[in-house]
Amino acid sequence: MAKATIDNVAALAGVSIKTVSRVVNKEPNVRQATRDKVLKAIDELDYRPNLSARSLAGNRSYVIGLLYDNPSANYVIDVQDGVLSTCRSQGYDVLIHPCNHQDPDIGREIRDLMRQTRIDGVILTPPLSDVMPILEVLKERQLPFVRIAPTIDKPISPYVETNDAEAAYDMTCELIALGHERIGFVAGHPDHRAVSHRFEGYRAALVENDIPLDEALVVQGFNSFESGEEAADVLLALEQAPTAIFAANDDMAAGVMMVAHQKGLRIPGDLSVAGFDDTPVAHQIWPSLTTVRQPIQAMAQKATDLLLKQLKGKDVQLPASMLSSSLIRRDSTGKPIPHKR
Amino acid sequence: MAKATIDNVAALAGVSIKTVSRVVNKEPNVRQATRDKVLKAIDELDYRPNLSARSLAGNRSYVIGLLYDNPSANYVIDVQDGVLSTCRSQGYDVLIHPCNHQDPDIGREIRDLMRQTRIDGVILTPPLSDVMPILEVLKERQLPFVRIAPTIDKPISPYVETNDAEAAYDMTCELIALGHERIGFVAGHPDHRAVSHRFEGYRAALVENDIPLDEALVVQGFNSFESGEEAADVLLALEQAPTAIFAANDDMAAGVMMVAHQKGLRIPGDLSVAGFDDTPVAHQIWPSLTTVRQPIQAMAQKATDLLLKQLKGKDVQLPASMLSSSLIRRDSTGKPIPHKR
DNA sequence: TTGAAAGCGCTAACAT
DNA sequence: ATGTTAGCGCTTTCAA
Repeated sequence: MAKATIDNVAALAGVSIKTVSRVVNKEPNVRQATRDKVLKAIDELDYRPNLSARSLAGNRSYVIGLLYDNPSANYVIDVQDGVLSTCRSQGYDVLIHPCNHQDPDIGREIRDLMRQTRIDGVILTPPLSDVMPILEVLKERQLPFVRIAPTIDKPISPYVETNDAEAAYDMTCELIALGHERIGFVAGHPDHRAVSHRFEGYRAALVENDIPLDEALVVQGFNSFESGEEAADVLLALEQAPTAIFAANDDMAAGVMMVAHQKGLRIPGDLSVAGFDDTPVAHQIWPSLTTVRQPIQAMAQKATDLLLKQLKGKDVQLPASMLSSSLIRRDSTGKPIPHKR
Repeated sequence: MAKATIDNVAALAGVSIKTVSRVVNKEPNVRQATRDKVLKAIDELDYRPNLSARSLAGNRSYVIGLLYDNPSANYVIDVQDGVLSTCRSQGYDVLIHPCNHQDPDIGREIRDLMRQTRIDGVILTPPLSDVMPILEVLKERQLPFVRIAPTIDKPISPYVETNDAEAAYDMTCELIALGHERIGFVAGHPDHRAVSHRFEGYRAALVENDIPLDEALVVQGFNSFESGEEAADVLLALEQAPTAIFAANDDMAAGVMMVAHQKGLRIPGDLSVAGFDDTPVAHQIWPSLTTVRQPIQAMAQKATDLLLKQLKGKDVQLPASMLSSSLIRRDSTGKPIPHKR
């Protein structure tokens, strides 16, 4: 009943512990008959390898680190779930490490983390995918890592990304097709480059449709609900206020809607609002928010997959992987209603 | 530059490895002078103990497990942050393990987890705090654990809780004081006993104020936004519809508000709405939601503290710890406006 | 294809 | 107050 060790298994199967080790680690060069004997013994004893012993002897931990600094709980949970699901199926554990990307000591913090825990690899989520001190430590220690939605130095590691700019382009075109010409844009936090790059899609759509880019219609946001409110205050106070506002994420879009409600504007009649991410808040606010759904969990799984492949020594030939976002039409967008006047 | 081991430190300090071990583990019986020498050597070599070796030799992992099955990303993240902050300061790591409390195999799953990872202890969050198969496995293996907001078998482990019923009582009294007499209640998921017990506070407040409990005004919800919508559909279709609805959590309250908006009701004029938890959605919806704030992160910290104390052999004399919730007044509640008719 | 033996870096008795 | 000596359970040369 007590925990069985590799020795017990070896004894029961009548082989050496090395052979058991080979079977457990799915190494080649074991006769099928032998393998079966060992498997049977393992099953009988309900044997599980001791991870500590394995780590100590093998000089790796079977643990990967997941680093993040993201205020969106929903985003983080989705990433965690994606990473965990892939790790579980391959016998790895995950060490989560929230941190502050603006901390000047972030490099040392990550270095300490690596030495303390001997993690085998790292997954970086935005905005950490673009934080130089972290990238430097990782390179210096030659620790395998994969980045989610990086925007800089892409060749230094495998990564996964989505077609953010393209989706933003589609959303903007959608608004234009509905009849909007003055479309406000609330840009994402400049440190979150992937988010801030959504602006490119917005711009491209305007150009494509021969609508001049009015700088007054573009306001800097910081990914928070409050920054969305502030941006809306500015945009809706404009002499020629926009008939639609596209925010680079859902939280900011929710902030925009809050201000619109307070000003007594009808959505989407007086103002159409669109977001990005499709977080739960998108369908919990009224009217429900037209937005772009990102395959967050799938990205995390893909990233983990790339990392584990690397750890197993397989050459990751395809360093990049692109997953597609999709537009979700809900109730916050519609044709503009001309002001009666 | 390569990683230093305990032997290197011992050699440099001119002591035995056992002494180094004593210093590192803050054990007594080391002369101050010796301790200083060792500390200096550790610093010089930038030594960090190898966790795998330590676990193997010491038969513990310095890792605790955090088990949860909660659809609210915000709740989970808050708990994680609380647990992590306490663990970090005491040299422990956290292994997160989301799972499904309705899985009939949950017991085996947890048992496997424990044998694989040799975690030293476990923190259980609702509704897992009340899942018998998990409690049984934990007891059987004598693994120390702490529960957050349990409702059954409280003496079997240390735990932390909040004054949920009391807060629900206060909220109900608040609504009554505003002039509401027909107050609908959307009850929490029966498996989440702590949530479902909020009903007791609602009932007590009615009794206290001589308002008869109308069963038609109490609808079973399941903690989700959608179940809040369904409950609102039922309540607002009543011949004598309520003038206020108190939902046992914010998501359900958001669902209630969505339905109210769709029916053209003014909030709070035609209908006051109150929630519970103060998740981010509470201030992202319009009008912002009156609710009860729970000290989730503080509870998680406290729970972790109790667990680590246990692991260190200190007798946890106070097996229970109560933290207080507080009422947050926002814009979704107000005096009922009599129907013009 | 299989096995024997030597550690991995630490903690835990048991000295001294 | 400090040191000696075994392991913890596994992976890894290197042989056979």
